[in-house]
Amino acid sequence: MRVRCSAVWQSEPMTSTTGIRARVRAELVHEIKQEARRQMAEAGSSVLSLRAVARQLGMVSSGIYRYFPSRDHLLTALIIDSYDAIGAAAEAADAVVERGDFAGRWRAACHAIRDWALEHPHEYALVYGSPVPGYRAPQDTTGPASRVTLVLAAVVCDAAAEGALRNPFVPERAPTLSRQASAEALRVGSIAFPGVPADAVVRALTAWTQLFGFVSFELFGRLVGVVEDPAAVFDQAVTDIGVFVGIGV
Amino acid sequence: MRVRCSAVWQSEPMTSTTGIRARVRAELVHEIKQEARRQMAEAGSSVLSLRAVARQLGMVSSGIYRYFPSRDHLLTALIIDSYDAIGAAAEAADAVVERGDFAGRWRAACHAIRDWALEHPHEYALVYGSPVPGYRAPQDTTGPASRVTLVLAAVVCDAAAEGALRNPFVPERAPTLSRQASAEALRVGSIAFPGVPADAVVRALTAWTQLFGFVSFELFGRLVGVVEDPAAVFDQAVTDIGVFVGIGV
DNA sequence: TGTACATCAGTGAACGCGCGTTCACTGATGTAC
DNA sequence: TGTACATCAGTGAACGCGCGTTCACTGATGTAC
Repeated sequence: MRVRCSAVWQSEPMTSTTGIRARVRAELVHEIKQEARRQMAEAGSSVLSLRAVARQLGMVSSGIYRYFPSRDHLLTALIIDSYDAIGAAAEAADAVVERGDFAGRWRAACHAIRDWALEHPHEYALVYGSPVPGYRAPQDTTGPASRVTLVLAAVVCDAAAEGALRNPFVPERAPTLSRQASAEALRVGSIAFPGVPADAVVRALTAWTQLFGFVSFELFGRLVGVVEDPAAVFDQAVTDIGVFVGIGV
Repeated sequence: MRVRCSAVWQSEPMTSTTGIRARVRAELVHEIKQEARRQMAEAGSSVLSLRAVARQLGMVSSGIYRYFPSRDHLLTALIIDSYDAIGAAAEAADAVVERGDFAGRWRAACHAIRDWALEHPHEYALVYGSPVPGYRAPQDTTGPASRVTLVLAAVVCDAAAEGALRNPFVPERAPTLSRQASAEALRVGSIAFPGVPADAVVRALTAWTQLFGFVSFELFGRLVGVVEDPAAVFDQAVTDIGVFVGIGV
């Protein structure tokens, strides 16, 4: 389907990218992934079974190996797709908000992430849950993995560039940056947050962990018995944390 | 060992709690759990195998059933132990700080949680990672599960009781509570945060998700390639979020 | 104090299952001349 | 346009593995009289 994921299965067998065969092939790759996703949604993300996928597709288990050289390659493809999907969701949500409305963009991106996660809980767990034992994510995943984060970072950077980023705390209670945190913030900032003050970089990283922390807690059932209306708390948390980062209400 | 966990394996066979046999039995229960933990640390938390544990203990696999009626019961015991351990770590860290030093207590508890998690990554993953497929946590776990959270909540409550909890934001940027968030905060607050204003309840819940979100990100490898010095960022985040909650610097 | 009996820990074999992966193969589909 | 050949998709059987759980059993350890 997508360019990135085709690279995964294309590398092994030498196929031309055009022609009927290639099209049928791409379709089957798609179907295999689709079925794998469907089964993850039923049984949980860590119990992906090639045999079960093949069975459901009316195929013999060894047939899968025409399309994915191993179980790990299929897993990788699913992971990349998930990263791309959640990244695309965040990008799309951010894109429709007026550029200068930083609080609006922040809220839109955060809600898009949570919405996607709620709609695809097992794909979310696949990429943001505990690591699958014995699986080592290859390099191909890092690009797609960063898409969603870049959307959030861009909002902060854009706000800083327009001078709209402000320290949210009353001055007498504003914490000072530790030396180590300052050094780390400068390093991270120079890569991912150009033009953003060090203290805001740390707060942005903090917000980032809060956002996914909340979504993970909600999806993994840690709010059960505590929060009855996660949507309401999430919405408020997004607002509060937006102010915390320095993006105005 | 502990009272709670003994309830798990005691319920099935009718054993007296005293006597040599009972003591040997308790020791073996301990050894089985110890070995299970050791194997989780090697292979990952979701691949707990009764056979492997028995093998390592020089026991035949069916022998385990004298001590745990099923794999799920062993899992439950490990989960309860983990909850108790992380809860105890937070309690101990909080206990040595002067009662009125709310920021200090907050920081101590947060650091204790992260430290414990770094020392026991697979036990942390067992309870705060993605849910184990096919496993349903029984009621016995909810008590131990809440210990660590109660420590954090107590700091906020104590600060509120002494009038030391303040809105951290400059007034013109302080967000207003949505109606739904307010309702939910009142509900949660009446149970877990008596005497804490609704807006602070939401911020406390937000801080809670941030804390575990950071630790999970760090442990699950999501900071790799982004943050090089997690300890520094965590320490600063704890301070910043403490102020965010309303516990002064 | 001694004996009879019940309870216990641990054994060893077996059941039934599913898994990832390999291999030689058979037709069908494309490609080059 | 037709033929020969290479490439492909998918098959079916097999390998070797590990798993949770059951079951009848054998000694050893406690307990009651």
